[in-house]
Amino acid sequence: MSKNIRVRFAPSPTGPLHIGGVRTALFNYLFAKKHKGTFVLRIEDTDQKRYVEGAEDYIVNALEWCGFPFDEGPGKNEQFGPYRQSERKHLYKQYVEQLINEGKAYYAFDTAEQLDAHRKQYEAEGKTFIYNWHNRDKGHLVNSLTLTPEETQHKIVSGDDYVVRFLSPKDETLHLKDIIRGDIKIDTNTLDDKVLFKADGMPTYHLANIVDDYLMEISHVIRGEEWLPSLALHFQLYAAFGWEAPEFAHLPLILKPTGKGKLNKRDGDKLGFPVFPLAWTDPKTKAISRGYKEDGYFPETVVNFLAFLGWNPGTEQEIFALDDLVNAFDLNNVNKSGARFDPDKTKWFNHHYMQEQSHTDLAKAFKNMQPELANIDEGYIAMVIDLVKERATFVNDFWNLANYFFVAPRQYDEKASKKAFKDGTKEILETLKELVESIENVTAENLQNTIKAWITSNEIGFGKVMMPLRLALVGALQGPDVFDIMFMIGKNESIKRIENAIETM
RNA sequence: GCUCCGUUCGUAUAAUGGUUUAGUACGUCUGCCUUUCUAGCAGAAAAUAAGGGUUCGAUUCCCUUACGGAGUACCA
Repeated sequence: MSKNIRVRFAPSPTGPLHIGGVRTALFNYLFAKKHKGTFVLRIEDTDQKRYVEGAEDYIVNALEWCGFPFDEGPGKNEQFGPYRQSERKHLYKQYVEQLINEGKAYYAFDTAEQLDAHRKQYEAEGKTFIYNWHNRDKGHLVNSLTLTPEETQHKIVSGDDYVVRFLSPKDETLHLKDIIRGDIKIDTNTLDDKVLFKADGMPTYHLANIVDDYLMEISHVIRGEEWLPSLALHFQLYAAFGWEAPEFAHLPLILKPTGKGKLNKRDGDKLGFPVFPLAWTDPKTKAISRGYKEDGYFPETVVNFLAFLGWNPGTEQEIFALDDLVNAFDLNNVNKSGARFDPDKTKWFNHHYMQEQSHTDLAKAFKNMQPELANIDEGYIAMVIDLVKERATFVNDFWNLANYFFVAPRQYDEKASKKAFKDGTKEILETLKELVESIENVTAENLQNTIKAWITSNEIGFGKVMMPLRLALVGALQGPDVFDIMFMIGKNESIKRIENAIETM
């Protein structure tokens, strides 16, 4: 076990990276760092039809924003490069040929339409079409196993489209190993002869994946559960090449918050939360998908909630910074069953990390997003944030929470005014105004002492005074301590707002 | 259909063949903050899918069923 730990995250650049993909990347990163290993990024762009412009940059940027960039990959420490499979095209051919020469793979000339027809026909008869020994030499399939070598040669030379299929054995039981799931037994009779090499000259995922993992000396393959059914093929491929297979760990899927199935892009739109780390504009349709970053989530939040989707530390600690996760992470603590995504819990994490942000950073971010704040001193904004932060989950909550620190209320909340503005309130506000005017050195403490003393000595109910005062100042029954508010907006502004309330009532 | 994987409060999960009246967090509900609150604090309700085994004893091990998920492409 002195082998170097090398893991890879190998997404396809077919669009923005889904949070499920981000979670896979995270677990790979965590595992690598925990074992002082290397986290490799490889771009699996063997399907030219699905290639999307900008997707690779998106992936890189997303990892960067989350705080776990790759150690090795396109344009970075390229010791095992290139890292885009499209740039490794020339490498794969020799390996398929090796397999063919050794009788472990064969040419197949069936067209997609023909195969489709076979599958349909089998289905109609209630049978399952499997492209393996059950069918491959029964005559209705065209491949180098049924053709003579001369016929095969002729077809290839004359330019017929062909694929290369893996020859899966009959009547064997495969013993697969997965770190998370343990031992899995597979009957090879249920396995298809998978396509290894496509007619367009590109390898399929399966071949490219195994060859690249081998060439890049990957020690552990940590990927989503959707790959579990392919594991049998991958094991056989390693064996066919005579290579030692890496260890595998298949991560549980991330499920929709409600209803059935895997979390997808539409769920986010429907239920009002992002499914992507960063916002994304589709280059073709121009449709915009929202991102965690743009929605006001902190990267710490995303990392923390993603880590808990399918993993737990075995203790009751829930708040983990990236470094803490590196220490605590263990593949043995990863769950087997799919994890339902919970947007509420995610918000709770964000609320937590909000409290840890510095007031100056928050003030900057708040000022940037709120045009009304353009001319307001950042120091003042920071003080306001200090007062309201504990009830904020996102930076864009601040305006709702604190707008009255910057602009006087234009109207009073209807329900609140019914509750607060009653007979005699006018007189109370008049007195309050005089009281405030009389205070020389306006501090929250002086205001409180003066006003409370007056309330007690006149035996008025606190509510009768404090509620209308709050309403006059804020426009609603919300916000932090009334005296803090008065101190912040100042004596003159406080008086103005009280006057305003008296007039409007 | 077939193959594989899974199943603890609504959700994420902890725990263990007996110490469990199954722990924690989010959410929900209630109360308290001497009477703002979306925050905080305190408390409450809430789960081992079902049926069979194995065992002195199972939520924990095995089997069956049910349910859920994934795969079943010349996509990854």
